Amino acid sequence: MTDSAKPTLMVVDGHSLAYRAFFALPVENFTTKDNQHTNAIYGFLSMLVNLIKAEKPTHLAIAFDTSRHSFRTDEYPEYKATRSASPEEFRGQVPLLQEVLGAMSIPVLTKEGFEADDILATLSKQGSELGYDVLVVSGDRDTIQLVNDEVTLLYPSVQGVSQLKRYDPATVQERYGVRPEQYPDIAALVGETSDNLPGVPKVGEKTAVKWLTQFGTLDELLERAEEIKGVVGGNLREHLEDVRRNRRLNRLLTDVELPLAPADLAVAPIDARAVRDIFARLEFRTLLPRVFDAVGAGEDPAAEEPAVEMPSAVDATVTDLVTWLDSQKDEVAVTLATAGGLGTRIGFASPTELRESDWTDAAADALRTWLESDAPKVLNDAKPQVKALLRAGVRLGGLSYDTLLAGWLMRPSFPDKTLSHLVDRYLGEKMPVADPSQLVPETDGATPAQEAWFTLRAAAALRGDLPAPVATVLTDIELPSVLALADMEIAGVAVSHEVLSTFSAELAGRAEAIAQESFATIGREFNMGSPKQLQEVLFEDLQLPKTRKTKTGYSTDAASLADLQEKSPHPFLELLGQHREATKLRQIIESLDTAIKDDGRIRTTYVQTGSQTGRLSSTDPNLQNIPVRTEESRRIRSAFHVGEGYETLLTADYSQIEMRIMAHLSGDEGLIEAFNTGEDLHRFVGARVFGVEPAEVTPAMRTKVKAMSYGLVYGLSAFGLAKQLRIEQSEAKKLMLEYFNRFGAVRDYLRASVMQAKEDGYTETIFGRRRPFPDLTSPNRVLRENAERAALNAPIQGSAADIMKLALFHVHSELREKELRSRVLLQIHDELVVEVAPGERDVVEEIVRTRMADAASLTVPLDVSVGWGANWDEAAH
DNA sequence: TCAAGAACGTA
DNA sequence: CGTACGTTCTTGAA
Repeated sequence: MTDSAKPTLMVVDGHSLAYRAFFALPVENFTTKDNQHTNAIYGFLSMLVNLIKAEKPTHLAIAFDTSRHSFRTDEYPEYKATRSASPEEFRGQVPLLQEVLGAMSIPVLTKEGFEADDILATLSKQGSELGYDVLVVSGDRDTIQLVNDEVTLLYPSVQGVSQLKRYDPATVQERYGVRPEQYPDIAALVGETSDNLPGVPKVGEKTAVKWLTQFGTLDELLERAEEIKGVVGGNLREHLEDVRRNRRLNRLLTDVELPLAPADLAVAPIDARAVRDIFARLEFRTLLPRVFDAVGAGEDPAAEEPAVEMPSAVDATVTDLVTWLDSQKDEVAVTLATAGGLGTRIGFASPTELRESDWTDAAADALRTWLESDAPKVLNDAKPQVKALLRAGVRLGGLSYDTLLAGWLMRPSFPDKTLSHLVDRYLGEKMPVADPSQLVPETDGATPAQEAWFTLRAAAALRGDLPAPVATVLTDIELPSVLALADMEIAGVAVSHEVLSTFSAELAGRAEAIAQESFATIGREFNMGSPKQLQEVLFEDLQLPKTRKTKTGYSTDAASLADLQEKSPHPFLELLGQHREATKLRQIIESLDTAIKDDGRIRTTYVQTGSQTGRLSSTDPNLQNIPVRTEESRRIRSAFHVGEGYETLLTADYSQIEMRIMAHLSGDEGLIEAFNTGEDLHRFVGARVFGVEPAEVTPAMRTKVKAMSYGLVYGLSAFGLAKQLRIEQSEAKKLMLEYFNRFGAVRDYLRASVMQAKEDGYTETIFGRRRPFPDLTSPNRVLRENAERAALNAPIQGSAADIMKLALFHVHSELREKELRSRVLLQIHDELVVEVAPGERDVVEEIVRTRMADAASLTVPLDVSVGWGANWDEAAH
């Protein structure tokens, strides 16, 4: 064991150990949802954590190879040439591993032209000279030569990376029969297959050791090679040069110039936030506490008491509350605890004081003036609280910050949207949480005032972190949207149970009939809704050709069925399609029907943080995916009707908003002209692409350019375009070429925008909303290309979302300012549905048209089309 | 009871 | 091998 008085320097060959971990752990158990393999990272870190815990190094560094090229390949190009390229799945993990090590404040050393082992050799020499105990951790046998009284080698045993064997001089002597510094002599004689260094034929370890013992040194042996008798003697004499070369190549360099000396490698505190971030990305859970434990940071460094002492909460009378609130000069944080959508208790916090009260009618009355005033208020997840206040007749004013929204804008991909996560991340503290495993919790969660206090402080931290453009998006787009969305959710939309139930019964009968006919066709009964049983029928009973593979078998999705029908038509395929359609519609109808409340209206919840691009999402039920494509499915939309006391529904949507944004962002003259001439977009584009007059654009031509235009926004490939249009790939390629010939600036823009994102690490919308893309520089091709397409789309979809949110709250505010009764009910990404009160038709149409068209000023106009009707279907246009 | 996967609805 | 969502159903493990 090491002398505790001496510092311990541990140097690790990252590459060789990660590579061993890669083969030791089954990759299928270590793959993230984005298909990033993590087995090597996990295995390496697991080993490292054990090592740190067991050896307690005071100084630590991990060395990596830079490439296969080194001074050794310069001298001998065949060096390691027989090694097959390391698998893509492995290489992609190395940069991530280095990122983790960075977060753990562990120095990563690389040196162009040298191998990791040379770095280890250099550091161990420097370290032992400076009086360190040195631990070398490597899976490369060449490092045996480094072992001496001060330097111990930890080498993975055959059992795997978790078992490391300790080599000191005695162990080496025992195992190899020579002193450590003589090991390379043996290796030179025997050769090293894995390095593609051939040795002397017929000479193994035994012979080599015998010779060395006999002659003392390798030089002496080579000098007196003629003394060796027999075939091996001849072999030795024939391979003298090989042996000398091997010995040159397996000598590790101890004088590599490194940016860091042993003293610079002192173990430093880890960046807990960064470690948590990257572990979340890698989907490591169990490793986190082990890492924190090993580096002596406690179970979790965030589990500290608050850095600032929390003021104690004062239960105040409403009168005192009002006095207190009116006396506040700065922003106050507010938390309204709710149950079943109604407020139960309300808490307030300034940096130094907490106040709390039950939320009663009297409290609402007393606090109304302050709550509705412009006095700045910070909330976390304001929308449900705004709704609860509205239900008590209070309209919140002065919403100055929402930590939930700020946290989402910072990292739109992060799934944990709780306040306690923000507190953890931005304050490095743990919030008190009620123990959810106990019916009567032993530990209380935070009270409303305490929550408000954490919210206030998290807001301060977030303000420091939010880049200015992102802060603008929060203030100018997201916060004003909260109140509009709250009103929309409360309003709901009237839906006819009669229309739905009639339709549902009809579909149920039809689905049953189709099922019976299918069973007759196949000759047995089965569950048509089970992809598994369907596969049996299609590929075993019917012996149809196999389709696209999925994780669990072969695909039976609509596209595959269409392919099948084309290749080998079968009446069952047609029936199956119809059955799917009928059951799907029925299912949608049923879920809508059960969502209708007693007052005949359905209320959705808009999730403002529900997307990574800035769009809203809608849940419970989702009213943003109500069928529209087929004639029949539109019967569902006809069930969404104008409510009692209102005159009509108005729908207003942006035409081709994403293509307009594309025109704006790319500055493409052709596309801009298309929108300014007022000609039908796809006809205009078709005319340019096919070189004909707009009037001569056939429907087929229009379909093609339309698919191309929309595909562009998603990063479509020739392959995808061909598949969608069911044309040859060559034709799709030609179409794309022609398209870009005419609209070259579009291609230039898309390329430049991805390049920029690669540089910045994030994309940005016209209004400053950002979305990070760490995978744009991933060596993993699948990951990188997925990120590229998403990055291409994000500014376009995101800018459209920004514009719609602006339009939405502008419309909402103007309707309120003009004291109109008409109200916005739904937002479906590029469409608004408004319920119009009697006599307000014209003024509402004007407001909607103007506010939507003027939401942004681009180089092309924003075209809005409006329709009217007693129900959603009729109001379409 | 829960999670994963397949399928499918929308913009 | 086209972006962004949410919901439903089946299936198999817990």
